[in-house]
Amino acid sequence: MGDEEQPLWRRAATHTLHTSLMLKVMLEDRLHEAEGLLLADHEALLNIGHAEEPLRMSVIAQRLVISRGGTTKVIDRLEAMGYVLRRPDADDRRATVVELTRAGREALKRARPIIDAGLEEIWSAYLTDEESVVLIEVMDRVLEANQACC
Amino acid sequence: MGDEEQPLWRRAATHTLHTSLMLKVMLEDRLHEAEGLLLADHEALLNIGHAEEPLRMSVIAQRLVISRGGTTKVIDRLEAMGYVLRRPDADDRRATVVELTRAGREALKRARPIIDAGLEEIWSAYLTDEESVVLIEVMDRVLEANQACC
DNA sequence: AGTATATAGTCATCTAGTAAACTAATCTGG
DNA sequence: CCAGATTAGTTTACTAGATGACTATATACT
Repeated sequence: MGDEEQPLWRRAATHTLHTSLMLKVMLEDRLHEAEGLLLADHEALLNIGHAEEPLRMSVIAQRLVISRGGTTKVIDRLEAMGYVLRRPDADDRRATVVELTRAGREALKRARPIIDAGLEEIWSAYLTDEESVVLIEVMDRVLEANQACC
Repeated sequence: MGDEEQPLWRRAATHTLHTSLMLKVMLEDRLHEAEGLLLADHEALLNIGHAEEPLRMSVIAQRLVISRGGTTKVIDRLEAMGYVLRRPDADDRRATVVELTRAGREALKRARPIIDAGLEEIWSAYLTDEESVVLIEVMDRVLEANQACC
């Protein structure tokens, strides 16, 4: 269907986009059914859990690539579930920092195998290690290039 | 950050997902600002334009990976803009088929360079041809495998 | 033929996330 | 040191899309 006329990079980009969106839907379904979490919620938990110090709202917004208002809602949700805790930042009284509760850490532990199983089922059977390496390199490069510019 | 402990395919999957979502946001912004179209609208136009015959609503839903209700809204939008036309399917009176109008074809032509410029700027500078080939292959394989199953 | 079941599309309702206005705190330059 | 400009987060109003109920048509079974 005219696929042949397109430059390689264009097909690579559109195919990647399309497949990723499908992956997202499938993963989110599993996670939501099992733990009542959205992918954004999980991503937030992961980021907060990963960090050495409690994270600011604005940092979470950047990491999840969502708006500040959206971040407020994500953290509201997680706080209502008892998974995170908001505290005023001591250094900057405008800022709020967020940290995991014990329940949050446990939720994260429960979510891990669900995400893993989903990713494995959807991806790993269809990927060689060499291809994985290429994907990781490409995605990192593209991400970094575009984060720098905006 | 524990990134090293993860299997390759897991990192490949998460990086791809994350980068793709960012790409989507950036592309959609450009397209919406320039043409007042959402990425879903454009995808619908593309699919309809691509096909030899007018497409059914249900087929469009499948292609865009959105719900039937969502498809109704997409086509409502495009019809209001004068870009598509709904007609009852002669063969199956439950079904509706959608075709492009002249204005729709023109909108598609105008959108093309915007999408291209976006994709090129975001991607092409950071991708070798070899990498593009890998991406296309992998994405096709993953997509096909998961479309078959559900 | 005639009932049961499945399918196509729409509509009404709901939810996640955006965008812009708002509040409060911090930084900057005179 | 204080007036203006920035920045952090929240709130409100809105939008895209999902979900499920509903209508109309088509198919399958007996």
